[in-house]
Amino acid sequence: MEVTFQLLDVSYELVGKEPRILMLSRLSDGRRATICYDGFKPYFYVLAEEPQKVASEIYALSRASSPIISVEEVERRYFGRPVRPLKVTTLVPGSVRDYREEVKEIPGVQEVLEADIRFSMRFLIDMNLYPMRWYTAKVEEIQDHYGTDAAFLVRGQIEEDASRANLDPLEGLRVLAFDIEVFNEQRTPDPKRDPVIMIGLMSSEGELKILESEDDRQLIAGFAEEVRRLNPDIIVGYNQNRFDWPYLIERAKVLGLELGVGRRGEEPQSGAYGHYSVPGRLNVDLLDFAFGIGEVKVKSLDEVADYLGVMPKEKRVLLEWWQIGEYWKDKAKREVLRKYLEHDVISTMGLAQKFLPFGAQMSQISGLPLDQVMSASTGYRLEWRLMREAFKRGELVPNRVERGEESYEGAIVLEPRPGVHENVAVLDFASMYPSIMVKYNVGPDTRGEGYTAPEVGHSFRREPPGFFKEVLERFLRWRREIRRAMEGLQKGSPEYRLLDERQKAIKILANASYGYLGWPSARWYCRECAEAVTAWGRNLIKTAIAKARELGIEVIYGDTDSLFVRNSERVAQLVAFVEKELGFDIKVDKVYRKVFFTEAKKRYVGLTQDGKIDVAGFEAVRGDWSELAKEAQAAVAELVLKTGRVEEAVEYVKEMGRKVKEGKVSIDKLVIWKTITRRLSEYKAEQAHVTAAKIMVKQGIKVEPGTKVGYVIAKGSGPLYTRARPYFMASWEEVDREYYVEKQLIPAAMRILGYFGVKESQLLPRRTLKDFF
DNA sequence: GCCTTGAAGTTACCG
DNA sequence: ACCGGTAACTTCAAGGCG
Repeated sequence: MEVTFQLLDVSYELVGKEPRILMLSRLSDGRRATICYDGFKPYFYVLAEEPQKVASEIYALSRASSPIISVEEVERRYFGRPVRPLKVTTLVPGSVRDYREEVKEIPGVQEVLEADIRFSMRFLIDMNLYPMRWYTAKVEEIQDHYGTDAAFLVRGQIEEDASRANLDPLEGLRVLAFDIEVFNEQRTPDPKRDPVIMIGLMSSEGELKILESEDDRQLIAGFAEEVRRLNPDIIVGYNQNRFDWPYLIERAKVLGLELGVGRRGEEPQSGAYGHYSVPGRLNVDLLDFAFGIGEVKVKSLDEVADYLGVMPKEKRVLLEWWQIGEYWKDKAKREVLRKYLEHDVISTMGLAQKFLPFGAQMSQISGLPLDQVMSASTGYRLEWRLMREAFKRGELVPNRVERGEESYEGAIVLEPRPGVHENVAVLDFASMYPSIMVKYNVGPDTRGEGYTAPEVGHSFRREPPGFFKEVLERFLRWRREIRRAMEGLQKGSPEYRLLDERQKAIKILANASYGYLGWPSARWYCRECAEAVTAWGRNLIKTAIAKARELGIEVIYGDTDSLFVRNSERVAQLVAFVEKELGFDIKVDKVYRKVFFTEAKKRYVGLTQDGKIDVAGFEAVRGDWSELAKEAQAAVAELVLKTGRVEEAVEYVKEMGRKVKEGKVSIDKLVIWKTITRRLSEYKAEQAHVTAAKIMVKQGIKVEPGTKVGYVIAKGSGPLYTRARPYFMASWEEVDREYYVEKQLIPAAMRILGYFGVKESQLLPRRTLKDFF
């Protein structure tokens, strides 16, 4: 018989000593199935001086527990050069690691390659299978269902079902959002002590449940049961990899329970990089995605959900984490706690609907299963795709090697012309770095006579095209085709949105390729390549600037691949020059009615033609300034650019300062958020946010690298760092109002108003009577 | 010992 | 855990002065 299935995830198990691949799948008839594949064996490569001699020594290592099945000399390429490595095939995937270590020690062995690719991923690569895509295969049904509705054993080829390529991969998959509430006494809860009090669940069908119990043994067991009953394909949460899963697992252990949420009742497994996998399901932590939203600085669920319009703040019940205990103890308040959890779960499901479509496309393109792709960095997503491309070309995958970092020169940033400029066109090179890589055949395998990069002198052969050029050209062609297909579709239609997510995913991988080459941990690391790319980039923008000057076009600013120029009909000539003479795509990205610069690079405020204000670089868009300063600066910028009424802006700032002095501003607007980037003991210099963090730790609140600490500055005489307090432990009475006026509000406002002749003294609020006495 | 000043340390931005 | 370039803040330590 034949089945049509969508691949969701892959794992393997041993049947005797033989590995059996298990593909978690959804069938075209709606059933969930495990598609099994027998006969695929683990292997790795060995590059050696005298292959035959080494081959017999490898055979000699063979152990009965996992025999070396074959050692054969094969033809491959390594960094583009033909090589004849030994392909060593064994039986038990787990033994590859051990054999690698032993083989390394054999004299004459130069390198052991591809011994660090996990067996189940190895299978997907070799079979050219991508998660979330659809396939057909001849199969026969087998007895063991592996926890799914049915299971099949593949008998023959697995073919992609192209007719389903443009179907929404998430349509019909069951998603479950969950969130837990834990009792706490205003400190980080401890699973040995603090019970789980409520668990919220919401299914993609809209079923919403709040479980609660005084006895969390019952609660946790009930939760696992609910998960098994709803039997989701995808489990989503917010920060569950760092909190909910480890807490539930630990708490279950304390209570002598098993957290059986897997497809066959297994516990979640903690894996590499703080990720948890739930056997038989895709566990997706939406917080990983929230990191992609730069506009939201403090990535709490409520902030992100509000920003995305999933759950507006004013409509939701909001509690702070330290209030949970209080709202549980006081039974009159429990209804509020329930509502709060309900809103959290609805928000989580809302976020899933926003993020999963992109994740599914990234999965289809990078080849990583959905749960891994969501938590993987861009560099790894690209690398997994590169590994597949390498396999297709018979290229060996280089090992990851530890390297010291050697820095190199990057892009050019022009000194801006300070002041307000009118009618400014922003020209952007389209995908400048990938275009350079394609044009000059840049890559680790193409070093040689041909194209020579300016300044740095690294050169690359013209022909034949190298690995990166080929991959990038495929990406660019693919994306062009998708964008063409999108033209024929209704904007906003489901198919349009699907293709849009797909083209975005491709673009992200293409644009990551330069950074990837300069990343010391990259398998295909090539500093010279990255260095050559930026050198060509500098050359390109310099040439464009020279041409602009020649055409009499005033250049106001530029950064890397963008040029801000006085708009005129001559701009078209500049565009034509870049396209025809230089051979790069450039376009007018936007035209500002007005744009304002100080002397600082990477900072400007622009007024677009439709009246929108763009702020780049300034305090108003930074997460480490108080809302007070940010709001005031944004207001000042808008006022000055839109109306030019400087006095009004001055009055506004003065009024704001007066309010601060009178304590009439919400204390929330004074909080400064900064990330803890290392262990507290590793800081060399004292700092305000570290002080606040230390106070938190003393209170029993966990602070780890990555934690954002919100603090306010309190009155007092010592250095700033001695006066920082966690924001939730400070009252208005303690706040140093002078600091907020003089070191936050006024500097942020002056950054802009200073260029309009305003003096700092003009912004000081009139002294109140109280100050006077 | 105090004050000035520039370097160092730190964070978060731009493209 | 993709890159380098950049602004801006506070802290820290060196050097000058008395």
